[in-house]
Amino acid sequence: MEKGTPGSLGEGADATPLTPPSLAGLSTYLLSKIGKAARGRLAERLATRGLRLWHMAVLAALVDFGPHAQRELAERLAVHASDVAKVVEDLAAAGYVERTRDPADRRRVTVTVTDAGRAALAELDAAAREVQDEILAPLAEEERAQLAGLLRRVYTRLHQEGVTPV
Amino acid sequence: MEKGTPGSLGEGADATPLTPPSLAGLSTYLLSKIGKAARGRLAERLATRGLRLWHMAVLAALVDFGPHAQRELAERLAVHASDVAKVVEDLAAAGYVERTRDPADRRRVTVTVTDAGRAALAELDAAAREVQDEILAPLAEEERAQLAGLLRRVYTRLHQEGVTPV
DNA sequence: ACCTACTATAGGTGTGCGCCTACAATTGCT
DNA sequence: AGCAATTGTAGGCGCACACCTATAGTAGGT
Repeated sequence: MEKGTPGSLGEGADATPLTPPSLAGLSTYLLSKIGKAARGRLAERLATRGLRLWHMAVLAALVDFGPHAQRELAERLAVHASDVAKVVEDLAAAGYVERTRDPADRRRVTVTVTDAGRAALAELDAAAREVQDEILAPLAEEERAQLAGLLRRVYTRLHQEGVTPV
Repeated sequence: MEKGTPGSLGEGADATPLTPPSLAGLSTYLLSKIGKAARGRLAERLATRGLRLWHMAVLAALVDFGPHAQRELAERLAVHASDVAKVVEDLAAAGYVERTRDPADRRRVTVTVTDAGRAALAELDAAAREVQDEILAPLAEEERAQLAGLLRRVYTRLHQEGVTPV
């Protein structure tokens, strides 16, 4: 069958096929690819708990900033309000958040994280750090910090320009 | 209406809502977010030419490594063969590639990039670099190189482990 | 000649994501 | 009281992506 012919894959027969340098030379491409892998692996872990990325994001917002009206969650996370409602519904069903009508404005529903919710987020965070260790395995501690700093600055700018979290 | 109340968004009323630190502290999260932005912006530009990311990836593979059988493209890019067929069909319709039956094995179709295809890839590459400039705007030249190096190492490892391009 | 394996291709499926509309409850304004 | 705007919620739409099956043509071994 085909093997080391001139037009073939250009690497050892059983080696991993090379990524085209035209792509591999683009940081954009690498970011996209690595980001997708990171996202995918985290999503896998969340899925084992029946959760998706937005669930984690909402829990994080509640833990970090305290109770929100759903409208505020939507704004902070840059998601459609109707989608927030669905996520919150799931979290409430799991016992991770409580919804209470705001007595001052009965249109609003105040969402508050429960102890179970805090515990869940802690677990999700641990899972995320495991994934991070997998992904950043080739980097030394110092390099990871360097990377984190660079990414942080890039993200901050993007976020100011209006990029949706998660 | 509501404004600086203790439970509110936690930043100036008109400022960009803060990302929960629980998320922003995860490089995984930043990678995912930045990667998605990068991918999205590039996809936008490609869309104006009626192309998607895989079209660019296939062109890049052909330009960088020469003609491939479709099976080889599928292997190199880690896509299902049936999906490669569709992408190649599009590229052929656009005049960017030519398909010829391999006379030695008439099951195979050898895909070759045309001059128009090379020109198209050059344009796509330019677009990608524009996007990259947008995304990495906050970084100095030296920092971009630093980032590229780190990403390169992370990607290489991931790729060895079997991660799909694009 | 026959059977098995491989290639390309058509077509369909499922999933996740983001987006939008419609509607009911409630509020504030006048 | 009446009207316009806001909030939460249900439901649906469309897109991109990855995946999988079936089919027809071809190759190679026995």
